[in-house]
Amino acid sequence: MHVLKPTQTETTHESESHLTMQVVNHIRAMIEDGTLKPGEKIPPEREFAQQLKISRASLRTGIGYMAAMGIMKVRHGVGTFIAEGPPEIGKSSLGLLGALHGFKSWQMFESRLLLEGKMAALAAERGKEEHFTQLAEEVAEMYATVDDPEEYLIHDVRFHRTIAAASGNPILASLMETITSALYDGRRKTVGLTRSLRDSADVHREIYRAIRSRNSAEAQRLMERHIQRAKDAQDDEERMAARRRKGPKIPANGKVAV
Amino acid sequence: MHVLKPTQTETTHESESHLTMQVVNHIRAMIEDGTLKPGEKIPPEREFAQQLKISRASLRTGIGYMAAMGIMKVRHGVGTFIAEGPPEIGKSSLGLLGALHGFKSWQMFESRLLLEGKMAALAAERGKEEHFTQLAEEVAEMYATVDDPEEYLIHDVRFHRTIAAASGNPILASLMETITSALYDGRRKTVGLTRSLRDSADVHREIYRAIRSRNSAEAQRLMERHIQRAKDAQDDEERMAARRRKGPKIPANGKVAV
DNA sequence: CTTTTATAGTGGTCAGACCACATAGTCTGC
DNA sequence: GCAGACTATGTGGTCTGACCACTATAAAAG
Repeated sequence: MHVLKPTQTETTHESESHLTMQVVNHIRAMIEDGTLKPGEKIPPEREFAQQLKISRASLRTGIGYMAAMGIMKVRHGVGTFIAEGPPEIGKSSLGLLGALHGFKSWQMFESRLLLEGKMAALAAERGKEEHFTQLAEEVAEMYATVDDPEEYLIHDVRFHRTIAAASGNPILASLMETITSALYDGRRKTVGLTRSLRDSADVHREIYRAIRSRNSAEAQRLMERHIQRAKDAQDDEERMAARRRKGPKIPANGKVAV
Repeated sequence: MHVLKPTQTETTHESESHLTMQVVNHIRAMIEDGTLKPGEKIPPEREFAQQLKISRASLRTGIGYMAAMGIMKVRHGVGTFIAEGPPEIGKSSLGLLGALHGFKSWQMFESRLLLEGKMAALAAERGKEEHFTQLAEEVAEMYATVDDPEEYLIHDVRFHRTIAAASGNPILASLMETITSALYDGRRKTVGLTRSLRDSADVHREIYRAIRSRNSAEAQRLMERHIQRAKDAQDDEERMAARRRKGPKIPANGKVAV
């Protein structure tokens, strides 16, 4: 007997109780009709709960749901706000999923390579003056901070974000943001090697020039090479770190039997 | 004390109160050390809360957080489980973000084009016998159900998922899953046009053959063309729908002044 | 004018009760 | 005996109302 009946494509709609969704939809509606805009504060929980005619606890469930997805930001003692800035699909989402499905470092780089490469190409095709200006500025800042890894990193990140913005596809930008934020979790700032910062700045400058001259193929090529090198650098670092811990080492995330 | 110190790159770590994170980390640890595996059930809330020595409410906050990210699935009256199956970054995450940043349909297709194209190529390079078998099976099922759009869709989705699995990069697979699930929200099954199902099956068969023969370039080309056509089909449908609603129509998601 | 100290506003946590849903076992009527 | 209705139990969902903790600002002290 063919039980199942796999009719619905497991739309995974289930869960997420009624009230939670009510809150989500309500806020979503407020955003869509302009009542609420990014960066703005929503009413205090006690008050908002009364408006929606639900308990504060249920309201908080809904808020927590949206906060988990990065749609809202909650600040203890201050208030709850609609998120702004580069959309990030879900902070540690990937990190957690990684624990579940055994994501590997090389897979993250492969994904970044694909996404950022394409975005660099798109930026070359669609970028506007303002984006070019911003990129040039960040490159300048990078050269100016080659001796301060901490500061350098900030501009590095901003450079990549600007390209993402210039690509004209916020979805790709979100996906990238999700992946890169997950990378930080693993090993914060691998930038330590001050030696290479100068080279790094050079590479970014080249990428900028390719985009600026609307040479999309070249922009993509350079970006891919850049990320590939970043991967190699990290691999080296890990290999060295592993060596320091003498003897046969268990792979950081391996599945060596139980 | 010199306050500020913009040291950290706005790691956006803030929020997510202490206890919530405690729950998340605890469960994460249980997953990583194998105490908990995908598909398994976690202890009842009342009991689990006692173990962690926190209130049930706080535990629920943590669970809600992970449920929002798709890490866990809560089933009323049954229990809470670790998610299994194709990892999805965050169900409606994209949909919500879309409302915030004005995602457009063409951007989703552009993203899919990139991701699925690449995965098709990777599948051709890395796919294993089992994947090929699965793909062949789904293609056969598609031909067998050209008269049943509902059923056809199921195999269509499975075909694409299998390619994602064969690509050997679960991260890319997750990203794709996230986007496609968001697409459904907009307009469920655009497959209505039974006419084209036969053609569609042909295309999938071609893609399968390219992958099977490990011709990655061809696989990517065909996949990209396939998705491009899907986009065109949807555009047509929308254009027609718009025409039915006579006269000048406001863009579905436009930002026509307030 | 600066520093310290209240105070009010807001989110975070708690406790315990009760509601709603899903499942499995039991009872009933045939 | 057996299908169907019923009941018991386990589990998540929601509510209430109190109290704790963090922030920012205003008032008071120096």
